[in-house]
Amino acid sequence: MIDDPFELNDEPAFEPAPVAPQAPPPWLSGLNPEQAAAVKTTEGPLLVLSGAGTGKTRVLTTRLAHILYQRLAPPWNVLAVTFTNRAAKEMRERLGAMIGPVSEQVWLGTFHALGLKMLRRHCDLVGLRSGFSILDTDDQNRVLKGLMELAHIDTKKWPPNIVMGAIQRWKDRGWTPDAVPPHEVGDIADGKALELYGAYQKRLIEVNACDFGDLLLHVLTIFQAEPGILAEYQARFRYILVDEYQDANVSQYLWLRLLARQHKNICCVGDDDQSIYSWRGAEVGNILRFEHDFPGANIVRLERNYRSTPAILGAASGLIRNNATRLGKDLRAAGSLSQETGDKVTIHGVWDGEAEARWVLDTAQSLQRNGARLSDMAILVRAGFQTREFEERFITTGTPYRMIGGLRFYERAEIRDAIAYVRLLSQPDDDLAFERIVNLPKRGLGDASVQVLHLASRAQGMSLLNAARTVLDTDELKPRARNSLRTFVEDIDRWATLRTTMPPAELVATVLDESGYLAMWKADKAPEAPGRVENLQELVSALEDYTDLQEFLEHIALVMENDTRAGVEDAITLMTLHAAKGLEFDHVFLPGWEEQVFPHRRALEGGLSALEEERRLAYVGLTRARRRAFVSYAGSRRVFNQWHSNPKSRFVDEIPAEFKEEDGEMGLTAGSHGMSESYSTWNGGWGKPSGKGTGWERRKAEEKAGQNWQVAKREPSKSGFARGDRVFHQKFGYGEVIAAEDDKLQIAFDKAGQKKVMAGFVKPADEV
DNA sequence: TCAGAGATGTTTTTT
DNA sequence: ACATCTCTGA
Repeated sequence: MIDDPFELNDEPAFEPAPVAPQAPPPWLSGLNPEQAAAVKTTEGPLLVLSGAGTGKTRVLTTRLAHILYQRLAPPWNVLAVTFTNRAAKEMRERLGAMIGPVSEQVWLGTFHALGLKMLRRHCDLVGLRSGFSILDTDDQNRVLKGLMELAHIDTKKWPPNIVMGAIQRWKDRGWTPDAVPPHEVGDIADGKALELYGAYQKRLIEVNACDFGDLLLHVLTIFQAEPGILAEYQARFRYILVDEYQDANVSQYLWLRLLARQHKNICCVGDDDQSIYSWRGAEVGNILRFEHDFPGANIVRLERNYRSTPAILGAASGLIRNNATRLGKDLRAAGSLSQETGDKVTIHGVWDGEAEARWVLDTAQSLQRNGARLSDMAILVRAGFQTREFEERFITTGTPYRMIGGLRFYERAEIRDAIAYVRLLSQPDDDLAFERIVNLPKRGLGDASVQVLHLASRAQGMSLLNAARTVLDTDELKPRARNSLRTFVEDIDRWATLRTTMPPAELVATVLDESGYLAMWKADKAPEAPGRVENLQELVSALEDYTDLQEFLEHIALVMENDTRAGVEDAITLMTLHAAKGLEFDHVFLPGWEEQVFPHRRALEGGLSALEEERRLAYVGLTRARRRAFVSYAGSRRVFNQWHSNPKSRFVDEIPAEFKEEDGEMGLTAGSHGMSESYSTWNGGWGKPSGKGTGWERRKAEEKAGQNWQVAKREPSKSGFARGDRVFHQKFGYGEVIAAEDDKLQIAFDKAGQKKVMAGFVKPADEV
């Protein structure tokens, strides 16, 4: 980083503040009194409780500008921390627009990016060498799995990702392996999780890598061990700003507290009602405890909402009022939309997920006919799997859309392979990269050969690549494998030399070509192979923007940008509720408001606090809407090829009646005769797996067997079928009716599993 | 060593 | 339904 003030011996001269002008500074105009207070209270700790749509970002950027304009500190003595890259980028842009290029000098970024910036500077203190890799989830699990196998821990019984989750949570709490309290260890991995954590950390150092949690944890370790370094940062950061404080985990909190200790000018902005990341270690407690943690703190509440209509706000407020643990805060409509109540939240029931997608798109089109643009609309789903039906609908109707989230470009196998090549070039110790590509494309270096290298590597305490060099001088490998390995090592060395002279894009293109990796995919006849070749080409063109390979590697590790066709002019947005935080749209669709989907099944198992977090998520969803919100729920839904019938979400009922209108369809209207009730009791809520179910379906079925099988008693419906009837379907074969509503039947087919079909498609089995 | 078949687990949310 | 992992025989 060339612009890093830390690297400069002489920081630019800094002019002290001029005599304060008489008139209020122009950048404060247009702020309401609370916002102005939040901007002007620069000294001492300050907590800004800012509800949805109350101008939080504006306050943050104005506050930054205020500090800089008033010459309270030079930009390089100001730290601004965000949670997401998007927020960091937005703040950077808005700040740049206000104060110009000097904004570049502010320490502004995500916790992880800033942690990395610090860690890069002092990495030797924790045993890392410069250019260390940052592992993604997949790498992490691989490392851990290897260690578990070494320790003879059953990876079937204890899946590495579960164990990794435990380790991650420890890291989130700021615990290094020697700091984990014994009573926190539990029985994960047969009680060996802590040992694994230690081994994992050791292994990461060996391969010169760290994971996301380490970006902060290592810095904390350094601060602890080196008071001089800590003091340097403490002196540096005269003003600290923190966005989305409710999302900070303990290690982030500790990091902030240490940095703020000297000047104590820390301003945290957050909203306890929008805390939706506790599963990732975020501690709402941080925000609730602020006054205690930072004595003498001021608190400012922003409750004037400039975003939404009173109806939307009424719906959202009514909903969130059902949460017991909150600071309590009521949004008032204050913006241009506050004059009229606005349209009520539409609640709409549909038959299944497909019908839901159809209804949403139809509604979107009619809004469009009334002058709305697609780019003013968003569909916000609870979980990734819900996007599928919408995407299909987008494609069949030719509706332009952009999706945020889902599969990330840099997580695709071919991209990770290509990156592994690059990583190995810039970092010969990266055993993970070595292992990944040593036999890719096939070089006749299979498990047996790699095993030999591992032994040599362990025996001599060196990386796999270096161990390979020594093995080449022995006869441990058969000539065939040895020659192949020699070629590979020589290739790596040659490319590593090119690295210093060749631009990154050209280098990667060369490596992919000469290694035969690209050719491997070109020769592959699998239907997805051409797409992979395309992705690799895209990778090379993405590299054109970089002159420094290391910078590129960091970029893709930290900035997992994930916005398909961001440039599309007028497109509807599809994303998860989590991804939507901080955004706003005129019209918001909120599909899948069914029990088990939203609130999510896992949350329902997780007790009250998990349920409240789901409710906050619903609150976030509703408050994204400026003008209209459309909530929908489906009578049945297919998840993993398995039909489920769930009652509509409790959150629907929690929206006050005066702010919603339910337009039912097919007898699904709430409170009307029967349908939703009968749904809730079908199979106790979850479909019965038929035949050979897989995974949790099977387990779920076993759990449920014999209990909870209250099935609605039904008279034969008007179709003439009733529960228990044997039927025959042209395509699915024989089956048994599980439930019937008018002419819609839920049938467990002997072979084809559980499906819902219209009565017209089946005959009584005895008539066939 | 490897290709293909079969079994298995996955899906909440993200830096 | 999907992708990935594991096993098997050539």
